[in-house]
Amino acid sequence: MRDTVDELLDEWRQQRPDLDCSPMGVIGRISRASRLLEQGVNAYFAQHGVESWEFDVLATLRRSGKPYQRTMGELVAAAMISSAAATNRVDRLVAKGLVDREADPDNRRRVLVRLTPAGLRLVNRLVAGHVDNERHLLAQMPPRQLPELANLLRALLVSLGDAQRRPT
Amino acid sequence: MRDTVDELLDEWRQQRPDLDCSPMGVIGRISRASRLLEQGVNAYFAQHGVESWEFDVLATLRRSGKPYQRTMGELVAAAMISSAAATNRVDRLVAKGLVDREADPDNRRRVLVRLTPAGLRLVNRLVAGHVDNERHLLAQMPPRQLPELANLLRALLVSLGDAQRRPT
DNA sequence: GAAGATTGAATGTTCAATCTTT
DNA sequence: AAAGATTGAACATTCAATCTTC
Repeated sequence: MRDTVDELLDEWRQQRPDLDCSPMGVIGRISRASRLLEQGVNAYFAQHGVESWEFDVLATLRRSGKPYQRTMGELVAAAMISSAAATNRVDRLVAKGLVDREADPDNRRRVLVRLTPAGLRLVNRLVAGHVDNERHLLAQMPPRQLPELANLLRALLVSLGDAQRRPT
Repeated sequence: MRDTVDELLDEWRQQRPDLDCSPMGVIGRISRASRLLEQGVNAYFAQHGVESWEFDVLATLRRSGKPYQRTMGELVAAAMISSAAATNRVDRLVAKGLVDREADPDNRRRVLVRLTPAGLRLVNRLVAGHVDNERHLLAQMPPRQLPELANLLRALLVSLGDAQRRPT
């Protein structure tokens, strides 16, 4: 079966036979898949009256374990957003009473963000449903292919410099 | 080698061993790869004083072949943006003299957008470099794995409903 | 009345400048 | 002087409402 990107590649082949556009077969598909999946993910959160960026911040804190806190800089890196955007997001979560903000006692330039009990309850209530929703989004793929896809994407991420330091 | 998403999955395994978060191994990686690749793509256009959304519109028109024109609705579908955003983008390209706008004579509700000579020249000047840049972005991957990745992504897109009608 | 594009309001992001702490 | 977070301005996107054409 052909997808939208096959069509796009055909058009380029016809218009510019001199170009090898095969990189678009990977990059274009990743971009498109990302947007489609994002819509599917958003749908779940919308049903529960939450913005997906809100869950994103809460989940980042939640999975760090007790005391459910991270520095601003860690939130920036995890979400791949600007520090300005992170400040804005945390502002609004503080206003909703879902997180706390506090200067890091060890280095007062840093700001620590921590889940409040309400924030912890909310994220605990939503995670399982979120992962299930993601499972549904992928459910039409042959199950064998999912780990293969994950492995290739890991190789791509590493090749792009998204490596993870091993805990020494 | 491990990536950032491996780390994330470990954290969830530790915090919520009851959950099977494997879907994040696919969806999280696609989202992250998309953002990283986007940065790499933007870098090329920034060097040439162009916004990547500008190239995106121009290239969509270019690859449609003579007379290099599409309806507004086609541009919306190709870029996966709202019609409001499309109007805004076309407005600015018209102001720059890179595209023309005209009511479709067959159905005056539709609006046709067409490359101007200047727009055609610009996109012709940029395409090859853009594809080369994409090739560089993927160059650290074992060449064998790129078509495999593209095939799995096609399967995913199709499973998400991004199928392409075959020309009957 | 529905389809297709545009408008204005509301929202969220980045960029550059600023402030505090080291 | 550099690191880290915040602020305000500029800009881009979506949503809902509107206008025109079918």
